[in-house]
Amino acid sequence: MESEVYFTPRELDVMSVLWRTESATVAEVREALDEPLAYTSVLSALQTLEDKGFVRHEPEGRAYRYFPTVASDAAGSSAIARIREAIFQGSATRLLAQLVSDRDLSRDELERMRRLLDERLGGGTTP
Amino acid sequence: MESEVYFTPRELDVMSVLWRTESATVAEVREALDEPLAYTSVLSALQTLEDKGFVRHEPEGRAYRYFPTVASDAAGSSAIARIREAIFQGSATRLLAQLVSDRDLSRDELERMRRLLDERLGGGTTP
DNA sequence: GTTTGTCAACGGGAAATTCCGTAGATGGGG
DNA sequence: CCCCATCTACGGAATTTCCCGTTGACAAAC
Repeated sequence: MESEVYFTPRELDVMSVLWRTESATVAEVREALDEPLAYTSVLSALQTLEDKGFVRHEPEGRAYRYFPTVASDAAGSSAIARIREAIFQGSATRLLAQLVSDRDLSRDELERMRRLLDERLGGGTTP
Repeated sequence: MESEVYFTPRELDVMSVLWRTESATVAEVREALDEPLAYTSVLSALQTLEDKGFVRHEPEGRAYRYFPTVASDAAGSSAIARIREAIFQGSATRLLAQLVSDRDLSRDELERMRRLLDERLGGGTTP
């Protein structure tokens, strides 16, 4: 039922900007990208994304403003499922172990994560 | 200092088989793949992976046996970092929320996950 | 009115990816 | 000995991805 959500590396960079900013013009996306790309390169990426249905645009003055049409959570869900399956052999625990092995996670963040699991375990309806 | 670990979709399929089986011949990889590919297609993928240094091989009878040279955890680490950054704006909690929203997670698995976080919070040395 | 700057559209070239056909080597069965 | 099955090596075609130059439209500045 889930339509596939797959992005090439460059497309993901662009989508990342759109999710962060809610919407952006070509110039704004270009500025936000780490790598310096020509204006037309960014435009091409956006047009490709629009072809694939992941983005739409509205006129704004002389320029176009681009909006994501897929939520980042939908993309995240696909990506996580793929990684869990292909790399961690379906084990969510192994995936979490890797996520949590990051040295830079703050204690606050870790506690938020535990709270999340507590809630999930509390309200769950798994027999 | 982490060397980049990036796989194309097809390459990831092949690596996934190798991680699961520890090692495999071309024919074995081919059998394990979901999609039916020609023998030579699988061979090509393996040779590309070998060029990139993600795989090595040893002769076995008349065939070659292929071994992964990168651990799945290393690939997982790269992939998770990428997703966390690009899709969840760096939030490990948001990533976990998405991971945990999967309906099919058993209570056992969820408890293992919470235990993992407990341990991480217990021994932590984050100021 | 001319110049300047910004924009989308278009097209194309280079590289990567995906897939496979063919060739050549090798070993086993008849 | 000869044929067949299996395997790797090689090369190439088709597609996708990535990047940008060029063009023409348009408006603001001069």
